[in-house]
Amino acid sequence: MVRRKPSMGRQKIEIKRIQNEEARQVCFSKRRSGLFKKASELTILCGAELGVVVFSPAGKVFSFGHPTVDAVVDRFFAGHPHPQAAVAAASTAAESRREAAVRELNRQCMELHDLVEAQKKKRDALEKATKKVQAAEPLYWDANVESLDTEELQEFERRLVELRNNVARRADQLLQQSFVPKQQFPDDAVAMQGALAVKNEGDMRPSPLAGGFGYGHGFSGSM
Amino acid sequence: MVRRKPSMGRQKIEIKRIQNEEARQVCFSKRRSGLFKKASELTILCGAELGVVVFSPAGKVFSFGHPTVDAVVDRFFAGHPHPQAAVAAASTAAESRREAAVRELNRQCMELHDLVEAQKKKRDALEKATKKVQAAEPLYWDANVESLDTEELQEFERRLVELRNNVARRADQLLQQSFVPKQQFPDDAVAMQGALAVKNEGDMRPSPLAGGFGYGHGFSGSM
DNA sequence: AACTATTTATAAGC
DNA sequence: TGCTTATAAATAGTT
Repeated sequence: MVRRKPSMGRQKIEIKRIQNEEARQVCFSKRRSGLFKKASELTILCGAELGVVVFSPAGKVFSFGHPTVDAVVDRFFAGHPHPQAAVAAASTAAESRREAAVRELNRQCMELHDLVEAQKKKRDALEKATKKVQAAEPLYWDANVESLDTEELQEFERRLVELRNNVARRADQLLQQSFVPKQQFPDDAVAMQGALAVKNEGDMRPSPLAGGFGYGHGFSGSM
Repeated sequence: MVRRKPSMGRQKIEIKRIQNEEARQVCFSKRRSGLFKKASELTILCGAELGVVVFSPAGKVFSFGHPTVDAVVDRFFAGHPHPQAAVAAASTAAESRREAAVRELNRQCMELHDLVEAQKKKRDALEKATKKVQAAEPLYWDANVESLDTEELQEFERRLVELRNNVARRADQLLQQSFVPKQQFPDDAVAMQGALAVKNEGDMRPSPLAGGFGYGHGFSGSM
């Protein structure tokens, strides 16, 4: 009897917003859990300090931090020198941070844009190359010679000569066996040798981190 | 013959501080990258907002946020009274406008990121196709001349001559033009870790971190 | 950094 | 949410 697979297993998914709300919520729950586990392992394995704050699509907060979210965040902002932060009120500091964030976001956008352009260029080149090669293969005889540049033509010619030699050898072979009715062929082959003489000459900011934590860890709160 | 395994593959490890410093650094690098990717996917898949700040064992800061680390942190502290710098929630019209602007910027970044991914995908496909065709090409030139009979060889030769003529013509063409159109394409830019990954590498700062004792790892939150 | 063999994380389905 | 299974992804160890 054929037992059906009890599960189709994990399927590949595209990274884009999950439309089904329930599925989205389930995914969020699983992945948040996985993310926190990874974060935890990173702190333990490498002695890194980190803080993670997540807002679920429903607006609930979850956080994980080592040693503490507060500590990490403080340290983070301490490294973002704000002109007036030292003496200014907290609201001004927050505003300043936001402005810095916007600038950073802008910079990233531009960087991404450049990346897109660069890739587009490379992709086009690749596309062109692919087309050329693909066109050459199937139309072996109608070879797209017109599209070849000097260098490519040279290579093409080199191979052509090689091929011609093979043909000539084969022709000799057949001639010597002399069981071929079409006797005129060999002459053509010989004549070709001259014809093939193609004229073509040339050929975060670094900071010292006190290492070693002696800590115990536990998860608190509901999961 | 049994070819030896070129790798013993991934091994199971215990989650505890890695003693070897270099190995620890390598692990940190890989896992930070993985963590940010997971974080990015969580925001995209589930529309969650999140912020991650990590200090490497060497003291460098890395962060990832959607829409922004600042925004997430501000939102976090808005719900958690912060001792040092209680973020004054100046919910003014101006601020709301600014938030909208950040959202828009962020949206654009995500869009660009998708574009980059899509192009990368297409490029990979092209590269693969090119490789395949190029691998097949040799057969073209190693044409099985030996197996041709007289008649086939004759036809083959006729075409060969034709092709030679084309090559010669093209060669003349190129010679007359006598210029070399060489074009170079930009190298690939560094692959992105996350759409909004912010990397900070600046000055350093003394960190009189008190000896580590009982740090608390904690997950918090409620659904 | 690249590569492979494995371990992990997770999409589906209940 | 928790469990199960098959499969996609992450990554430890090496070169």
